[in-house]
Amino acid sequence: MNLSTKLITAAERLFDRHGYTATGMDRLIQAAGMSSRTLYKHAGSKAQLMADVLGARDRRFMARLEVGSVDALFAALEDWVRVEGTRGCLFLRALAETGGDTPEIAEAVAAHKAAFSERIAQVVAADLGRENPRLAEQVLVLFEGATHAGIYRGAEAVSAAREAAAVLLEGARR
Amino acid sequence: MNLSTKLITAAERLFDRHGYTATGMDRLIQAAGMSSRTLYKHAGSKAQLMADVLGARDRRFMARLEVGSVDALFAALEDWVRVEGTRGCLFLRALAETGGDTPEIAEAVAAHKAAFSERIAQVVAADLGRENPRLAEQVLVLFEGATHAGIYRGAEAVSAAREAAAVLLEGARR
DNA sequence: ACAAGTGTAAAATGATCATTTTACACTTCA
DNA sequence: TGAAGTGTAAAATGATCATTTTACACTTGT
Repeated sequence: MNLSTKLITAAERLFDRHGYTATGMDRLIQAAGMSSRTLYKHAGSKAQLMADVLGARDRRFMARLEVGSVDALFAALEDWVRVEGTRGCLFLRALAETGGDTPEIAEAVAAHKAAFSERIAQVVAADLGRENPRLAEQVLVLFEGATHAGIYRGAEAVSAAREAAAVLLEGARR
Repeated sequence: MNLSTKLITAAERLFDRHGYTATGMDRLIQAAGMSSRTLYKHAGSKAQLMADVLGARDRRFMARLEVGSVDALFAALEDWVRVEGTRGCLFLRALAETGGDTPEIAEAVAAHKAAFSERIAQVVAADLGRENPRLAEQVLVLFEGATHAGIYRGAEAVSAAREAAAVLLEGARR
């Protein structure tokens, strides 16, 4: 594993567990096992590092959502939660923590959420055989809801969302 | 308006717009229009101040959810979003920012989410005429989803959730 | 052999952090 | 009158913040 990957991996873990602002560069440096000079050569700044982390997370997350049905979408979320835990959406958390005032971060979040919305719409269309923006919006809300309710309701929230999506899809089919 | 109320109001605004960690005591002191000595006499610490803010928000939010139908629940959310904007759930954000490591904050969040979950279950039971924990979980997920998807999808997300809840409720009725 | 590139360790930068302290003014009530 | 309570303004505390700099070691390709 090269230095950049090691840095991004360590940073993602710390930002996710303790928050962006609360994570100091000292801890990042120590966790990544490199000097501050090297870290800044690779990342440029703390904000840019967070943007890089979000980029990596976007790739990893979106890869899991390469599925052909709405049910598989929620199955993928169940897997994600099982593997990565439930601490909410890192993108929305980063945006909220910075009040939307950090351009690199705001742009990374906007790009991810646009891709995510588009993906949901595609999967809904593939599953249903035709486009249905309203249903897609509902599925997106269920997905986002499962992600956040899961923080305090656990895996139950995800399976409830999965079931609700199935009901709504069935309703749209008839 | 007394000093404590003024402090809580100013603090809620700043924490909500800029995040808990990123908001310094200097800004709080300036916004509340009082000395640091007075602020610490009233709040005790920054973490306790955030806990007080969450307590006030819980009262204000839960008061809006004193309704008798699931549809009114989402109507209340639409009102809330119109008045207070869409920056996600301050409770979950505070919890994530502190990594769950600040007891005062973790307790305030747990108390609120317990009350919130209970309220949803009550409203679902009242609307349906009988208890239905599974449907309540789905409504909770839709509510939480609308709150968070609304950040980037706007009011559309809330009305989609409202519609979805109506469909699920109708399904449970038959 | 030597220049360029990439790395480390550690100190310095100057700002900002949450919190406490010092010194003083105003009201209230006995 | 005078003590207690509540407030302000401003400085001091000591830690921690993100970032830069200085000085040095190791590899690599020519």
